[in-house]
Amino acid sequence: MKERGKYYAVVADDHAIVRSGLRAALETPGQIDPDGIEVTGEAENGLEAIALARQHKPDLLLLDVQMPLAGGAEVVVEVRRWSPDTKIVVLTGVTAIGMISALVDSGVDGLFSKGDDNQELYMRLPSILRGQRYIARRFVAALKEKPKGAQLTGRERQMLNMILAGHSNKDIAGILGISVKTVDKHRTSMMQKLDVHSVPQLMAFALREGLVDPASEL
Amino acid sequence: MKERGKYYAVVADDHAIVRSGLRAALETPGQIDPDGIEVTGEAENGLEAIALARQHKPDLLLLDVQMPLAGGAEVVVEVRRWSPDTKIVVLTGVTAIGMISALVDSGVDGLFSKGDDNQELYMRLPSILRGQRYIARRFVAALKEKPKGAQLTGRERQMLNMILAGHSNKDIAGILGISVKTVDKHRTSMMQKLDVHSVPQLMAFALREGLVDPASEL
DNA sequence: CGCAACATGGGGCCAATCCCCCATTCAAGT
DNA sequence: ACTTGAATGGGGGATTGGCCCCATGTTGCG
Repeated sequence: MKERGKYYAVVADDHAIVRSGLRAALETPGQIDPDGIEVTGEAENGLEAIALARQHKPDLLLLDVQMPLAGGAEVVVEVRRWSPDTKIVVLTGVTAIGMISALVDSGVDGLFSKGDDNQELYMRLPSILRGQRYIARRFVAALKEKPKGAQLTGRERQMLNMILAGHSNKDIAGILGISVKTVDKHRTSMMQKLDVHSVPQLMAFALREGLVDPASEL
Repeated sequence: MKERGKYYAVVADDHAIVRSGLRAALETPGQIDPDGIEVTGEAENGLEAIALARQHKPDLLLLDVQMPLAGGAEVVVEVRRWSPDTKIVVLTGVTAIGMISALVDSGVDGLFSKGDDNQELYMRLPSILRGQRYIARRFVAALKEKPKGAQLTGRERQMLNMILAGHSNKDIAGILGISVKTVDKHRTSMMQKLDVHSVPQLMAFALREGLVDPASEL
């Protein structure tokens, strides 16, 4: 715990414009912190974000969830592992309930929508740095009205990703070294959980709900 | 044609952080223009962008392609219709060849990647305002090495969108009021053009290549 | 320990897909 | 006037998918 003094931050986003915009807001004295928050590093993909957080151990990590090489809740978990005192604040462009839910569960300290006015972010950051947690109102509402825990098992999620990559049941069976029937079983039970009834519907659903990472290597 | 004097611009992006970042860069004197470029409006979706361009008739429109309500090349064409003297500069997060190709064909004055350093944008803007055209090097290279004209007919593109929305052949036939066999024919010939051999592969390909608009309500 | 959940397989059935063949109409070029 | 291409529609067959039945192991948890 730190008592008083300059804060240090790392910003991670795949778009340079966003990084410089955030840097400007953070570093401007009086905007968020009376002394300004010093940005000690910028990451343009998930792996860089994890590496920088590990090296710099910043007070704050401003993180986009849609990034190349690594994205989503996994980055949050990784950063936590290596730098437990870093407050992780996620900015997301996707508002899909699946992704939001995963992020909240992963234990982010702050969660904001890129579409909303960033004043909300700037206003809440000081209290987040002091240990408070804040999830944007729109997300809290969305999670409440739809607590639909369509949770998939590990194998099922794996199937989903491979199906979205364009692999057939037979392909998947070959790649994973298991029977086609087993693949079929996983796919079938997954589709029942999600209440869809064909592979195209499954793909459309997964895309819409953000159950998988579209930035991943599909 | 204007000779000398202050430039006026409109910025359009669905993320507030990006808008404020661009506004700051444009308005800072000396950064791009000696007197700075005045931002007279901000749009957070495609329709707003078209409306603002029509009202303000700015010298410059900085435009994101992935926006709610309207996106992609359509916005460029619309803006051209209503404000032919506005220089349209597109910033894109997607680097998919299909989208890039459509944008170049639509006649943008500038095309830049959000992932690249924005210095490239700032350096080129003055000459674009003077009437030069500039497409980011990475896109020129991508278009050259892959002039693959996988062009679909109107009906085929329509099939593609409905398939991606999760509709089966039978569904589509019902919606469009045509025979299932005709739907099958369109889908088959489309898949041959694209060299894919199943609906999941088709979807994966379309997503990867940006042949369809992922921002549309699918 | 029991027991639920997960992962692994198999048989079988019907519907949907993938892909070949074919024909007709209609509009746009050259 | 001839050809090309898009759009419409059909027959038929091989393959795959969607979903039901069933069984076997292996975990994790109270």
